[in-house]
Amino acid sequence: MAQNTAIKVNETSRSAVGRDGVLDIAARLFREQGYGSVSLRKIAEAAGIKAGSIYYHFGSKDEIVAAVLDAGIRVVHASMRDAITDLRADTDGETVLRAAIRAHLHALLDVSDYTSANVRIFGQVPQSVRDANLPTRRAYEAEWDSLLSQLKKDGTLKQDVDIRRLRLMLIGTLNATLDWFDPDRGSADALSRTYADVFLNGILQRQDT
Amino acid sequence: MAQNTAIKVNETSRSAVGRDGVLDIAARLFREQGYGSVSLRKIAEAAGIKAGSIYYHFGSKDEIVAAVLDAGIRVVHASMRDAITDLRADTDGETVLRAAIRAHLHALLDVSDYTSANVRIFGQVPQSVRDANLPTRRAYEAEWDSLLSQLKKDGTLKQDVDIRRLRLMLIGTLNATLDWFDPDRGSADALSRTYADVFLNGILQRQDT
DNA sequence: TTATTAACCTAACAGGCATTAGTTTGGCGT
DNA sequence: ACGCCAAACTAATGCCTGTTAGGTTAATAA
Repeated sequence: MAQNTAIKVNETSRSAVGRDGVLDIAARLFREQGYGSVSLRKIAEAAGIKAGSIYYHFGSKDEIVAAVLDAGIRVVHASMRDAITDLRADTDGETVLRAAIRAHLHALLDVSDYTSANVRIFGQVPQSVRDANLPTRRAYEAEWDSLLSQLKKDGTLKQDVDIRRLRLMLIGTLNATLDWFDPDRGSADALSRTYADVFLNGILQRQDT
Repeated sequence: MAQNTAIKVNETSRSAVGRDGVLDIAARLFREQGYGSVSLRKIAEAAGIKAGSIYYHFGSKDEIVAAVLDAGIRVVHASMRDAITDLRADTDGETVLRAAIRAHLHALLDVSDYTSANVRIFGQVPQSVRDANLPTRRAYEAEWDSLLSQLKKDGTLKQDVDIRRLRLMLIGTLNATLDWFDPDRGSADALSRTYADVFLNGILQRQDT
């Protein structure tokens, strides 16, 4: 997200944070502290500018948080889609699903303040901001539903699973990780393997074989 | 939580909401709107009193939210413990785990504004309030760890599961339900069965048998 | 050199916030 | 009938919030 806009960006004054810089900092603060306790003055201070200056880049606080939310979904969507698109066409269903889970968790825990901020504050922002984020969300959800439907059709998944419910459960589980994950206690990658193991095979000791 | 305190409660003026009434209303508003957008004035208005009057019952806003958080855990803890205690001593492990999952989801979705408020706002409240809630939380977590450890010992669960990680995953998944659950689309009870099915057996089509 | 402009600053605004102190009400036990 | 006291009210405090209008800087383009 720190990438330049299409137009050339002028390295003006000594330290110009610019729109993207403000957005980066806002995303980080939202992830760390939640929505309610992050004021424009806090964002400005962290960016090294004054609160009023933010209005040069954004029309309102809602516009900032909406931009953060949207970028958050777009990042994790791209991460997940790339992960499953990069696989060979004949990859087995289980491997594809594992890759999707790993990609989501990777974006959430390792890569993006935007994605983690989205998960963290979505339930705290004004209704209008939530609504504005819905189309982007639905596109990501559709990507999952498409994947899960295919896995069901090709016999990877049980035939009695409810796609929507499974997707809600799956993403809900992955996102909930944000509340307790500590990178010092284990990698997101190892965690994603545990998640996949549980979802695919369950935790019950099996007496077959 | 609307129960009277040990001491006799005097039905004083025409409509005395009292401490418990204020707390009930606060819990409901916190569940519905989150922490940040619920002011003392909103709570007071919903209770039919003025904002300042709340200070007769509570010393601060933090004290209110702390009381809500604590009650939330105590309710779900009691629900879960009762559910597994009521079972016969020779009940098989799978059934016990299913009962625990059902009880947690029942408290969260069907019964208690306090429990749902806790899950919803815990990540939004001041650090000091979170800390005050930790002991109660740890007690509930210990109950789960105890149950899961026993199920692992008696061979119900796979021997390579990490208890702590499984508990975090399990409770995280159940709590995440709060973000999307719609009672019009299905009961919490049916949902708990789906959850248990997935966690116990996984979603993979099996080619054994 | 001059004009332009992106990026910032200053200073103030009205409104909402939690909190406080002092006052009033009205039912209960005596 | 009297006094007590739980449970409310009124009115004000200072602080923080998002937001606005108008002024400043400094680098670039002509």
